Amino acid sequence: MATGRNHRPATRSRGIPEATVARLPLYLRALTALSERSVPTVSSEELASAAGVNSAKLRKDFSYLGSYGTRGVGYDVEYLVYQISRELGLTQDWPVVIVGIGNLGAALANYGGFASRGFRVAALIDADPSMSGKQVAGIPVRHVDELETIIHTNGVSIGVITTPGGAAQQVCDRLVAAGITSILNFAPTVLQVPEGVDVRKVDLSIELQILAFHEQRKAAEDLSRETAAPDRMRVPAEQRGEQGPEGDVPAVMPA
Amino acid sequence: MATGRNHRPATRSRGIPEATVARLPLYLRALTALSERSVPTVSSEELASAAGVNSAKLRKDFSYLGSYGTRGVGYDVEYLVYQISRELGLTQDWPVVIVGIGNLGAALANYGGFASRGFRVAALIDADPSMSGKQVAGIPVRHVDELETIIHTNGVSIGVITTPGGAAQQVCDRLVAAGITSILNFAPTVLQVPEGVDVRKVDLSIELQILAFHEQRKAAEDLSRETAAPDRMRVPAEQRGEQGPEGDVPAVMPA
DNA sequence: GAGTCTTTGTGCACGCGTTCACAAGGACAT
DNA sequence: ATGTCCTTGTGAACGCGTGCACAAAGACTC
Ligand SMILES: NC(=O)c1ccc[n+]([C@@H]2O[C@H](COP(=O)([O-])OP(=O)(O)OC[C@H]3O[C@@H](n4cnc5c(N)ncnc54)[C@H](O)[C@@H]3O)[C@@H](O)[C@H]2O)c1
Ligand SMILES: NC(=O)c1ccc[n+]([C@@H]2O[C@H](COP(=O)([O-])OP(=O)(O)OC[C@H]3O[C@@H](n4cnc5c(N)ncnc54)[C@H](O)[C@@H]3O)[C@@H](O)[C@H]2O)c1
Repeated sequence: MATGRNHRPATRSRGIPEATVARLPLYLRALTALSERSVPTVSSEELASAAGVNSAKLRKDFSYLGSYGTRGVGYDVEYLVYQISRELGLTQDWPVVIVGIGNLGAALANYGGFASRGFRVAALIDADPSMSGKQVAGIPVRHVDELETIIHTNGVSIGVITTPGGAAQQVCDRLVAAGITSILNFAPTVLQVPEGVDVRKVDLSIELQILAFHEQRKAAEDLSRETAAPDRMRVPAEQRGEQGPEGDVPAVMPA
Repeated sequence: MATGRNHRPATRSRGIPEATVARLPLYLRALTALSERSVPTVSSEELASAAGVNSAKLRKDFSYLGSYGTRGVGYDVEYLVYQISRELGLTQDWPVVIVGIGNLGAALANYGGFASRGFRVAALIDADPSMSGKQVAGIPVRHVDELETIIHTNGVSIGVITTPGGAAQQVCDRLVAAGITSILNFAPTVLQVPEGVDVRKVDLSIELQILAFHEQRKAAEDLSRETAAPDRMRVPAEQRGEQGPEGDVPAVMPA
């Protein structure tokens, strides 16, 4: 659990802010597209538009990498592709293991976008003995017993978990024990990991629930704005409209 | 470019902060698990631990919903499940369409966790004529020509895009024109949508690149700390303040 | 070489989110 | 009732991220 004890200057790393790191892949994708069209240079305004961000934000992001632009002209596309790739560590090869080759795991294994950026599926791993040896996306499925061997042999440091939620923590522990230090988790489970291990999660269910929240709010707004919607019907949400326009804010007690 | 002029308060909702909304599903999941074990009440400390967050943060999050706790005791599990569900809009049914029934789309269609929270797959849609009529996860695949009809008939307001990147914007435009106001995008494309439409994206490639960045940094640190690494073993890298895990960046586009 | 023009790089201010720390509030025992 | 103990709810401080606005800097023209 990530309770206290994290009393560190935090961003002691004069490195790149986390928010910036999360956007670099976005810029890289846009730049790659430009590169394929042989566009030599691009302005912050153009690139920002393509990446869907504010141009000032983009310039500030790039400023963390160094001064790679030319005032009055813009950024050299090829050069920037290289710099961002290098910064993200994409100039090297990252072997990856996928654990749990069911619906989702198989889809990921079949995903072409994997290899395109230096990520290579080193192995597919599943606990089901009947899967062993079968090929998925041209890669043989190995039994989970071999997990440690596979990781050591291939020097894998990134693991993807696509097992059912119940098995995720157990698989995670095993991955970490074997030396994995970065995990991408698709299971609906909050993984507990030791310090030094990064976990990122992708959770379809959470995303949908967030969308539902906003959807509900939009519906409530429309409803309160115009008592009767003249336009086409949009799921009149028959629920009793008990919930007013805005949740009541609890009274604040004076100190 | 719609620069300037767009001086809208953006977070017009003085309701629940976006960061809080993103955590509510996490709490809900933990609470549901407790509920299934018939645990009557839970303290902020316990629940926070289960959800992997700071307890003060959790209490503040709940305070936005109202005062649902009892001092000295904690929160009533069932009651809280209901309140959060209601707040997220999960007490109603949300029909969803999935567009692009390839590897990923099929995996999503097969995903059981969909129905568990009020989300119902109303239709699977694909452009490939040879897919039409075929069943995926017991649901017939419909041709994209029927998209508008399907959406209107079923009152769908949430769409999931799992087409190739090149088709994503086009599909998005069509969904929006048909009345969809929330989109979950799996394609590696920055979608342009009109105001009032929420887009959230799930991007495997970006997640991996972020992990690679941190992985590279960890490797560089280890290397500089000890000039020579004896084995392939990584040392317990007591990492400095580099907070890694929850680099969550909400992806709601204000448009 | 001087002037003009374009676009970068960044200082600065502001708002959101996180966390600490503690008083207020309620349950329970006596 | 009164006191004790526990946990909530939140005031306040702080740090991070964002976006405006502009000076600095290079390219290009004449
Ligand atoms: N399918 C989706 O679209 C989707 C979407 C969001 C989240 N998820 C989550 O992703 C996970 C996988 O979903 P799925 O639909 O592919 O499930 P699935 O049941 O099709 O596949 C799970 C696979 O994991 C294997 N497995 C089980 N325990 C294992 C273990 N201990 N070690 C190794 N392998 C093990 C199983 O043999 C099976 O092949 C689930 O946690 C699910 O909640 C799936
Ligand atoms: N498979 C993965 O694990 C994975 C992971 C991350 C991202 N993605 C992204 O998700 C998307 C889908 O991936 P996939 O592996 O399932 O691809 P896929 O090629 O297997 O499936 C794409 C499907 O979309 C359909 N399609 C194409 N154009 C369409 C249109 N205009 N309207 C409706 N349907 C259309 C195709 O007929 C096909 O069935 C891609 O953008 C991919 O980059 C996939």
